[in-house]
Amino acid sequence: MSGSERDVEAQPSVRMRDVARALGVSVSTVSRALSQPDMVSVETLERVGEMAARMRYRPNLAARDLRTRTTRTLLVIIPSFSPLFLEIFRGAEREAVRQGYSVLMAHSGGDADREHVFLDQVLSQRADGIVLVTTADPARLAERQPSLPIMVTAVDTISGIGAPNMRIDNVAAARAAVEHLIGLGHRRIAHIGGPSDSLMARDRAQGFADAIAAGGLEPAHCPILTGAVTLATGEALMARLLTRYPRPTAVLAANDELAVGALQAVKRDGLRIGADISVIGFDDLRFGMLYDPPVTTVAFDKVELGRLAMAALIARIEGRSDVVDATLPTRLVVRGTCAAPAAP
Amino acid sequence: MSGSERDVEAQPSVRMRDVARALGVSVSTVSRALSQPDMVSVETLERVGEMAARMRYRPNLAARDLRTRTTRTLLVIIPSFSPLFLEIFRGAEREAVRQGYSVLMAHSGGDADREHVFLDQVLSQRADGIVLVTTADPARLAERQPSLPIMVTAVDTISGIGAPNMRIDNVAAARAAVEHLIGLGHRRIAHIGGPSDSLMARDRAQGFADAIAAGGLEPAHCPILTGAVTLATGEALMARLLTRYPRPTAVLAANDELAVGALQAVKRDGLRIGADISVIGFDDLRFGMLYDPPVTTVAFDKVELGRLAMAALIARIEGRSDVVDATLPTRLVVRGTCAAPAAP
DNA sequence: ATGAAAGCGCTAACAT
DNA sequence: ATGTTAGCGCTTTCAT
Repeated sequence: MSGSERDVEAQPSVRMRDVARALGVSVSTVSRALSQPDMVSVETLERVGEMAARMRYRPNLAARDLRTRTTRTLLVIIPSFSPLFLEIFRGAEREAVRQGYSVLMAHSGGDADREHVFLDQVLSQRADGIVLVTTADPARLAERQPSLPIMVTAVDTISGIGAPNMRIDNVAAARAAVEHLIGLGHRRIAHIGGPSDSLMARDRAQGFADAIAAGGLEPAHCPILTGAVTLATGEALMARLLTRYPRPTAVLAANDELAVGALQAVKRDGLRIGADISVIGFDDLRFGMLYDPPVTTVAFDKVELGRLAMAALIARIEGRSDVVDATLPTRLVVRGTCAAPAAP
Repeated sequence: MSGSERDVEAQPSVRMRDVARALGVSVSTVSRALSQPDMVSVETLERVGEMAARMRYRPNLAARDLRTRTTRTLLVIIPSFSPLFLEIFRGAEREAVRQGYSVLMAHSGGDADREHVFLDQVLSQRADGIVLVTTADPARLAERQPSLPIMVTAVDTISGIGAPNMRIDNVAAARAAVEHLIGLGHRRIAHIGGPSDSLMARDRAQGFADAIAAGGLEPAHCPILTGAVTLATGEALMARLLTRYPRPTAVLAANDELAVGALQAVKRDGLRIGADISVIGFDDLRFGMLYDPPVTTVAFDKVELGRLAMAALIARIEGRSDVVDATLPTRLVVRGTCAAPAAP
């Protein structure tokens, strides 16, 4: 009880052997009764079940996993607790449970090292596969090439590793959002983007730039600012935009969190949302919907994205038909933060 | 490749034995080099390290776990993805990583069965211990008594199982919040509470009732309504309160989500927040702070709560001094949703 | 400092 | 339908 070493109050831990002895049968009989019920007589089945319950027997999964080389446990790695990723997780989890797998979530915090620690958990047979929602470092992942776990990626794709990917078309979605603003009459539209090491952020910025070019807007009036995906960043970057002359009349934010931050800056400056500055966000997060006014945003079925990713993972694990990539549709949800620009 | 059975493209999977052979040493030497570096010669240490890396050797953790009866992995079970629980998880995770453990999150969805599935993961040696953040069914948990995993509870306590508990004093915190309202001059104060099968919700309701009694307010004018902890519930219950005569002038909500829902109902009815209806929430969630006006709320250090729980868990696992319960302080954060009631 | 051998608790041939 | 046996890949005595 003194040292700092492992010294748990040794639970005697009932083993299969103990149950077998108590019943006067062999371990294999118990094993079969427990996992292949139709291979034993009804009577033994019943006796074993009863005794196992009475003795509070719990299988040692480490032993079973070692023997069967399978865990029926899957990992979902998310980079942060953003509602976007949590919704995706929810979909993935539901599908896995439906198919009889356990799911555990790991949180990389965007740290490549920690991400790899979790990948190793699969290679080390603690789990059967991984749904990787966005990666901290695609290049490093591709380098690991020969020793990658069974994996499906969601949101960001990783080229060259042959992992199925479930995504939305961020470029097209961003373009459509900007086109909506142009349609309203905006000519000076800025982009508040996520960090440039994020593929998703880069794609959204790309779509923004495409639409600006296609619409023939003056690029000098349509700046792209980037930063971390936080409220504070959205607010700071918008504050910077508001000092420009001529001021942009609309902003596409790379997600709803940045959008809300931006809107806070607009409010703080005493400008009118819509009339003075229009804002569009991304991902349709609930707190954007609750904002006053509710944020216009690019929406898609996040739960379904997770579900598809998990279904693809399980299909791979079970050796079923290789599922190919999927791209889910997006749609612009028009709410209260956009209007035609006031006459210049 | 056809059937639906397990049939993964058999990764040859390098074993320790393979590394040993390649080096012409015994498995024990490799094992020692990898986990007890000071028991082998510097030269062997180096050669083994190199070869293991070159062969991309990954230890089979199922085998190691089986042998050592430990996993260095801990589970945190949360009932939902509410920011409250996610913050607690964040604190727990940080502490575990700091102490060299892996953490995985499991999500019970408030379902007692799923909760027990995860508890069994520990009994089945897939993890070393559990931080249980709130439980779906304390009674059932207590019944499992002799076969419970090493566990620490956060938020809700479970009596009679001897698990350390990290919490806040919900009764006192709720009472203090109501006293604040009474201090502002309110005499008709309602409570929008969480489900009565939640201990946390019951405690908050209790604190509410205590304060009403202590303040000598007319109980008939201070109703307690309860429901699920969702925005929609908050809105619906507030709508109901607004039809009462005489109308309450203030509401204590059991958390910020209910509070925001309630505020939405107030807005929709064209009443003034503060002047007509004051609202206090609980938990200091970010989206309450962002609301317009920002929600007055009961705050506490959620991350620290998680950290403490995890520290206590690890201490138990490592057989160190039994950590006792802890109660963290709360404080009322006064923001924009409270004012003195308009003259009646 | 290293090797040989035993065994963690389970499942899966192989017998009977 | 049940029992016997042989490992899964690792760590850890016990020898040397």
